Amino acid sequence: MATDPNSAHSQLPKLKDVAAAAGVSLSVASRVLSGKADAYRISELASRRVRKEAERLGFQPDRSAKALRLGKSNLIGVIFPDVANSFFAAIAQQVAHAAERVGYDVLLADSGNSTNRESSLITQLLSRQIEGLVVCPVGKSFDHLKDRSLQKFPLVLVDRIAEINHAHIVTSDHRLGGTMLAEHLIEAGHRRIGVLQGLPGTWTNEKRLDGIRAALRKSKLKDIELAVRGDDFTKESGSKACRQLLQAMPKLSAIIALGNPQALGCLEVFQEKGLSIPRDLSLVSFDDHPFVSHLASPLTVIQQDVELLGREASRLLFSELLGESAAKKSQEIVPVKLEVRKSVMVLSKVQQHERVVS
Amino acid sequence: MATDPNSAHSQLPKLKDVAAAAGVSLSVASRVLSGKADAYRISELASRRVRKEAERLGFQPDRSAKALRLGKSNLIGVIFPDVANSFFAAIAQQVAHAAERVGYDVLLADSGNSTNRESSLITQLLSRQIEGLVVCPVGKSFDHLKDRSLQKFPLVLVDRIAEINHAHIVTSDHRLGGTMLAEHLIEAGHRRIGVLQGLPGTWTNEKRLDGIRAALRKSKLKDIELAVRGDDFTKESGSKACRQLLQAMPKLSAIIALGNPQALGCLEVFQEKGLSIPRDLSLVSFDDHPFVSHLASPLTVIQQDVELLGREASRLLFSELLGESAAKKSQEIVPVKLEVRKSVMVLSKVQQHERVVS
DNA sequence: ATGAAAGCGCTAACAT
DNA sequence: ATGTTAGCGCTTTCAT
Repeated sequence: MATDPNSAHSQLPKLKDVAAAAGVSLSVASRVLSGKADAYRISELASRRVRKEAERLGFQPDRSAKALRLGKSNLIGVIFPDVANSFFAAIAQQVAHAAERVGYDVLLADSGNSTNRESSLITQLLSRQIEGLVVCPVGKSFDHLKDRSLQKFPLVLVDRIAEINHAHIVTSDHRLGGTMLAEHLIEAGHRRIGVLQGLPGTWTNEKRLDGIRAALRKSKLKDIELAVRGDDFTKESGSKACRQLLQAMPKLSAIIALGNPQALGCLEVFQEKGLSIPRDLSLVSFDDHPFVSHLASPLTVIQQDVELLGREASRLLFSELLGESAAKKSQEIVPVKLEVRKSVMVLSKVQQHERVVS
Repeated sequence: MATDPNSAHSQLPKLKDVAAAAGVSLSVASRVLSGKADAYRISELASRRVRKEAERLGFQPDRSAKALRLGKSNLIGVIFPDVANSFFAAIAQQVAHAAERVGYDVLLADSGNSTNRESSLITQLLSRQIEGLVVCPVGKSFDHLKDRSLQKFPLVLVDRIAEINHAHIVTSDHRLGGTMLAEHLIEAGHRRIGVLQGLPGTWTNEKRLDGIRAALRKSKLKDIELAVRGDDFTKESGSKACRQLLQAMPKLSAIIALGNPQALGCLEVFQEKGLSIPRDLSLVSFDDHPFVSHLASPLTVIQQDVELLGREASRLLFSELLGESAAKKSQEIVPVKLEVRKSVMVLSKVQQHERVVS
C-alpha cells in the first residue's frame, strides 16, 4: 500500500477529477486534453464538457507522470562554467526562449569552472531524462562527455570545444580574433607584445593564442617579442600577469588581454602606476561591453556575436530534437569583428625600440 | 561473460536490471540505492553487490518515476524578466549553487518583461511539480501570483515586490538608494535635477523615485526643480529621456539614471553633444559595474549587494523547503552603498542658477 | 464514440 | 533480511 505524501496539502486536481466532473471516463478526458479528440472521434458534447471542467478546476497535467508514461521529458539541460558571466547568461537566455517556443523547459546548472562538477551535473541532468544538452565544457579532460549515454544524444558544445565527434559545435572564430588583434598591433608598429591569457589549456585560450602566434609568423618580422602570462579568466590573474609583463619586458609597448576580466585587472595596474592608454602602453582585448566605448581610453576589442551563438546553439539542439535535421553533427564557427577604438598607439620606427616603461 | 548487456538496444539501465544483475529483489536494490540499507537491515553482502552492479551499469534512477511515486520533484523554478542582465544572472547563479548543494535542480525561465509570459511560465513550471519558485515579477498586475496554488507555496520575490502577503521578499533598499543619490547631489549644490527613470509603475522604479522625492522634501529647499523622463530600463529610453531633459530644463545641472542602461544612453548623448562629466553636467546612477570606475568620468553610483540578494533568496527558499523554518514569510531589505567617484560637480551658490547647457 | 486496464520506473507497506 | 505487490498520474491499446 502506498502512503499519501500529500495528505496535508490541498491536492492539485488530477485528470481523474476532471473526468469525474465532466462525467466521462479517464481515457476520454485524456484524449480531449491532449488534443486527440478528433483522432478518437470524441463527441462534441463530451469534448466541451471536459474542457470546461479542466478550465474550471485549473487542471494541469502532471509532467512527471506524462514523462514517465511517454518516455519523454520535454526537458533540456544547460551547463555553463559561470552563469553570472553575461556572455553565458546571454546564451542561456537564447536557449530559454527557444525552448519555450517549442514547449520545452530548461534545467540550468553552473559548473563553477570545475570539471568534476560538470561531470556530476551531467549525470544529474541525465537522470532527469533530459532530451538534449547545451554545455560549455570546462578544462581539458572530456571523458565525461564521451560517456556511452551521451554518444547518441543531442549535445551542443558552445564557445569551448572538446575533442569529441558526437556533438554539435558552435563557437566564435577565436583564432581569427587573436590574429586580428595581433595584426592590428603589428601594423601600428608594436614589436614587444604581452598577452594576458586565461586558463591555459582551455580551448578558447589556446585558439586565441594560436591566432596571435600565426599573425606574428605571417608578419615575417624577426624582431617581434611575445610574452604570455596569466593563468585564469579573472581580474586577479589579469593584474598579476600585467605586473609580470611590465617587469619582464622593459620595452613592452602593447598588451593583448584574452578576456575582459584580465583587461580590467590590467586597467587597475595602469591606474595604480599612473600609466595611460595609449600614450604609455596600448591595450586591446577580447569581448566587448557597452561601457567599453566610454572608458577613459576606449578599448579596441574583438566583438563576438553572442546573440548569434545562442541562437545557433538553440537551433542546432532543437532541430535535432524535433527531428527536422539529419543526425549529422555540424560545426559552426561564427565570425568575429575587430572594433577599432582609441587604445592603440601608432609607433614610429624609432619608437618601436625606444619605449621604456616600468 | 561474453555477452554485452547492451548489444541491441542501448537502453538506460533500470532498477530492475541492477537488481537482476545483483541477484536480489527490486526492493532490496531500491533500499540500498536510496540509502535505506541500514534502516531495512540489508545484509552487507547484498548491499555491496547492488552497489557494485549499479556502478558497473551506470545506473541512475529515473527522476520522473521517483517524483511521481514520492510526490516530490526536487525541482525549483526561477523566473526573471531578463536573464541576460548580469544582475539577474548573478542571482540565478546563487540559486543554482544553493540548489545543487541540497540536491535540487533548477528550472530557468525568462519572462522577457511580459506579465503574460510570466503568468503562463508559472503555470508551466507548476505542472512540473516545482516545490518552490524564485521570481522577479514584471509589471503592476499580480493576480497570477495570487493564484490558489501559490498561496501555500514557497515563493520568493526578488528585487521587485508585488503586493501579496504569501511570499518571502528580498530586495535592495531602492528607496534609500534614491535618497542617497539625491542628497549627494543636493549637498553638492545641484538645484535642477533630471531623472532617467525605468519602466513606470515598476516597484524598483517607484521606490527609487520615492527616495529621491523624500530627499528633496527633507532638504526643505524651495528652489529645487525635479524632472522625470523615460519609460523603460533600456539604453534607448535613457538617451531619449536625456535629450528631453536637456530640452526641457535649460538650467539642468545633474542627472540621476535609475539604471545602468539609461546611464549608458545618457553617456551616448553627452558624447554626441560634446558634453563632459562633471564639467558640463553631473551624472549619477544605480548599479555598479567593474568598468564604471574606469570610465572617462568614473560615475558615482549606488551599489547593490547582488551576491547577498541571491544568497538570501536561496536561503529563504530552501529553509522553507527543507522545513527548517516556520511558515512565516520574511521581508529582507538589503542595504545599498553610495560609491562616490568623480561624476558630480560641486557647485557654488552662483553656479547653482547660472548653468546653461543645451 | 467510449471505457477498462495495462504499465512507464520507482518506493514502501505488507508479507514472509 | 528479503520478496511481493500496489499504486503515484498519465496515455494507449484493446475491447465494446
